[in-house]
Amino acid sequence: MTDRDIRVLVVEDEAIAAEAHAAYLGRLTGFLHAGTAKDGHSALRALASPTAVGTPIDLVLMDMTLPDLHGLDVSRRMRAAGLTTDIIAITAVRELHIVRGAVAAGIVQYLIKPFTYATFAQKLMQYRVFRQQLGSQTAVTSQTDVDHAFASLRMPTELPRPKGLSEGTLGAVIEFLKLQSAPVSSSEVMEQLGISRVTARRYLEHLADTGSLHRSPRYGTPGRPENEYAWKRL
Amino acid sequence: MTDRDIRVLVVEDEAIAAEAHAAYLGRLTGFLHAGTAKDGHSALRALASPTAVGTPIDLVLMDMTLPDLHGLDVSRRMRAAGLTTDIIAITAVRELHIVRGAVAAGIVQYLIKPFTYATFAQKLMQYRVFRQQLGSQTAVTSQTDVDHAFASLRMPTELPRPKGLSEGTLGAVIEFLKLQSAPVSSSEVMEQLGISRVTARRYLEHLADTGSLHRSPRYGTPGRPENEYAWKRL
DNA sequence: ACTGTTGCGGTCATATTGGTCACGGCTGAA
DNA sequence: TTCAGCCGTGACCAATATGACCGCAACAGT
Repeated sequence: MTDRDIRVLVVEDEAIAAEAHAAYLGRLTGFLHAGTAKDGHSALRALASPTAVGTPIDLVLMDMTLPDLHGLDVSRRMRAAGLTTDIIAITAVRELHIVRGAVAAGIVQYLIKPFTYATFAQKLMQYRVFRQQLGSQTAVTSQTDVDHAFASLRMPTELPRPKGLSEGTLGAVIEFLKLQSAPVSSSEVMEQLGISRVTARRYLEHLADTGSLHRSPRYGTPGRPENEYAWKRL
Repeated sequence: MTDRDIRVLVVEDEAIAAEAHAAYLGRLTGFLHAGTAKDGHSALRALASPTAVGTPIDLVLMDMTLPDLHGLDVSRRMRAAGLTTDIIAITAVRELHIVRGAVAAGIVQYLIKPFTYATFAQKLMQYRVFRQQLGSQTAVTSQTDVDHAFASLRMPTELPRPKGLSEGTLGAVIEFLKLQSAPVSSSEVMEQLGISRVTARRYLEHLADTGSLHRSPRYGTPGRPENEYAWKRL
């Protein structure tokens, strides 16, 4: 458990995505792509008879939307069968009860599609640290040990942002936008957050460019049309 | 889910410990002791028929060593029955495979006996924050949201102090911050404590990273925004 | 209907200020 | 004495506000 590669089963019905995940795994040291399952039942079979995919599986990259079973169901059946294999959920579904269910099913990480290689790598590295911390000893000795192991799993990741944008301001803008029911202009963001119009616009444009925001011009008033922005909720 | 008290079922065979847990719960705002189960089967019964203990249970404080079933078995049977109720494990057992099994069973916190009220309160408060973050919206909108929610379960227990930080200075900074009613900038900490701005920042950043401090940029003046820090009171 | 005017927001360059980094010195312990 | 750890210094970097200028649409007057 200490030094051996972590054997990973990819559960994903779309071939392209499955290959992408496998390729990502190949770029990471310490991980071994042990196999791929295209639906829930074959995943369960593969896990039940380890020889089918070579060796015992340590980790499952589980897509939530599968042709036969929901990923959560697969996870629950694994638990019911006594399997304690760790699971990382990979999904485009953002519904709250899915997240809650995933936590209850004992998933260790939750990855939202689409994700970059950097995000993927970060999550898996965190899992590796978690595994090493728990694996370095036969018995945990203190509350602190457990806390540290959990902390390595649950450390928030800072996704890369272009130059000129600070984390604090970006967070403030996002927070503000989420609270708004109607689209807002850069001027409104300016006066509500107490920042300059130029700064507000830089962040709004960035969020719009990265797809988090919906942007449309607002006509009807004299002057150059003003862009209005709305948080894109799924 | 948002404002209602979190209803807690205590699963513990020793009467004294069960009463202690209930008493601890009473001291915490936002939590309601909904009932006590003395063994695994009665716990499962209580969860299956919510009226037995009054109302649907939100959280289970689960002792691992029970007379009839192991706490992990109870958790697994809950999952198998489709229950997504959150579980906090309370145990004196420190064996590694128990911890691993607990993670797989979807427990959200792991408390090692004996523990102080402070530790108990901290874990439950963290759980409450986690619940609020996921409950404040019907759908999570980004990877960051999930990360932050998970991070709430992370321990703000001080990780081993990074190099460059001394015990004495850290204590002084914390002392100073606790006295402040308004947020302070690193410059203010500098002149009040007589240390350099760089040093002040080192400590402030560390405290902010470990979650003890709230950090936000201060706008309105030209130049790069100045960060202001405030002690985060529980 | 066409055209000039007006008003407002987008855009850009620049000044300003605090954050960041690397290095060096000081202090205490082995 | 040496070494590690903590702190200060100064140069550089990054994020912001400001103000001048530009572009576009509405409006009014011809």
